[in-house]
Amino acid sequence: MGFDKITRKEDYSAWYNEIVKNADLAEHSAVKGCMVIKPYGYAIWEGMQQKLDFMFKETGHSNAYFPLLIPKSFLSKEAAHVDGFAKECAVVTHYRLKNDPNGKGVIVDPDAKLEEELIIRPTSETVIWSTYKNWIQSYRDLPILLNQWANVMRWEMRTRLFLRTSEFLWQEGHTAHATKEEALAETVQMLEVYADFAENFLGVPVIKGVKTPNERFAGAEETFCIEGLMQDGKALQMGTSHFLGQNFAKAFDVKFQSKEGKMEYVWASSWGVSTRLVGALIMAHSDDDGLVLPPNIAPIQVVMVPIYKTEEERNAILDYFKSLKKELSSLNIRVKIDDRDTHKPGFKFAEWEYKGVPLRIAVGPRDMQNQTVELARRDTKTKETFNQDGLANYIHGLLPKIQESLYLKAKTFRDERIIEVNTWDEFVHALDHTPGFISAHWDGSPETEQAIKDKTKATIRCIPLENKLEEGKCILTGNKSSQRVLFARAY
RNA sequence: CGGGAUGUGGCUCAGCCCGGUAGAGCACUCGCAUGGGGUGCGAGGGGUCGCUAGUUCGAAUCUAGUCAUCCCGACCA
Repeated sequence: MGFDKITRKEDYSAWYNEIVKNADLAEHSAVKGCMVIKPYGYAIWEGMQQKLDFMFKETGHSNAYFPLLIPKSFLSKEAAHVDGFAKECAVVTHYRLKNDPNGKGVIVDPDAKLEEELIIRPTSETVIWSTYKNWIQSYRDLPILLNQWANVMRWEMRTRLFLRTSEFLWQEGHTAHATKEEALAETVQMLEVYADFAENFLGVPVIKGVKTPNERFAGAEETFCIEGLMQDGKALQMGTSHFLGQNFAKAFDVKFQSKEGKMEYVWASSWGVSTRLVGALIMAHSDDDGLVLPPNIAPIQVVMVPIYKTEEERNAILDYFKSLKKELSSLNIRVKIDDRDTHKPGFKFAEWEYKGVPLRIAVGPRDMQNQTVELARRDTKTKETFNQDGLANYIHGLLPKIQESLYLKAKTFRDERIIEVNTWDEFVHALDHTPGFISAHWDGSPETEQAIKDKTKATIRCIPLENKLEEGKCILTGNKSSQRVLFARAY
């Protein structure tokens, strides 16, 4: 390696880009707006998938798969949905190429034009509800609780690795219910799953809330979200859960016969999180020395680096590492022995540190003599010498402490950046001087929300659930308000 | 689509103003030493200078066009 590090203070967004690139998480692809997720970055996503998939199954969901291509006509069936997505859809118009008669290369065969053009899914509500129509006749067919792991495409103007790419990976849950109450309960349940996942697995504190109509998902009655705060004070939407009402059931004519024999439209929810969470993870914990990964999500939790001169020393240390690895693996700890002979220890230290591995064990001849190891923590950058005896158990206990400590650090930062303001001047001042969530009164009108956005680039991230009611005056218009909402500049 | 900038080995860039046939650092390969925080020394491999046309004896360098990328604005998980 040997690259210059950019600090967060110097240039936050350059710092982020460097981490993504230098920690081998992802890179730009030949196609603008798309990314190649490299093995180490993909391992992080796999860790997220594994945990979430487990949580979805626990709450009664099954996985299924619906196609990438959607007939164009499907999109237009739900009016708000088209409005939201039409501008960013990639469209398939032909199904064949042929050799260019005028020279080299291939051209689109004009004779192979599709009768109905297909769009590449920006989300799957429409295909799924066109399918659910065939699956649902009776209340006995409900509920349907499905999830799919998929890629989607939204043609973005400006992209950033993980945070916003044209193609991204995600999961989308789509459920169908007999009653409004049940669909709403499902929507809230999945929001809770996401919040639990973000806080306890990724170590990122989130605020659960409801979106304003302006920020609502196209086609939803209500959009719930979890919002995280990054170290630069910008908010990041980390997951959404939508109560879709009967909108898609009506658009695709999905009815069921109730116990009472009446025909009723089906109630729906949908919910998703994406590879954007990898970006959130990076921005929430990492420091000027590179990536910092909470143990729960770290692909490698403990890395072992041998220090040696002779072949004998090397073999002896690696033998010890192998036995320690066995012990740690039996405690479900993910371990890597860095036995590369092509790199020096100092290089390896720097590399694994940059890649955010929570714990590093270094052992040299002196340690072997003393039956000790050098144990280094990535999060605090502290080192201690520890006896080989009892080491595995110590690490087993230490990893959760690191997880907790990272969460608390992020939470302390986040809590300090929730700032209550009562006037427009305070609002503007806070945005520029202590960026974060700004808790302020808003008169509830979309026009005011838009005006604030136009003036400051700050948007209403959410109306927190369990928000206390409080009389006040809108910071912009002075009109009456019944509660505070959270504003922030956002990714 | 408007405003600004840039295209030169894998990467970061110098050279361009003042045309003379391409250079540095990092990375890579080999050798020797080194090995408890990004190792040192030596030797080597690798480039149609974004593309096209023009000016010229001669173009990375000048001119025109074209393509692409990046940054700033309007849209967004």
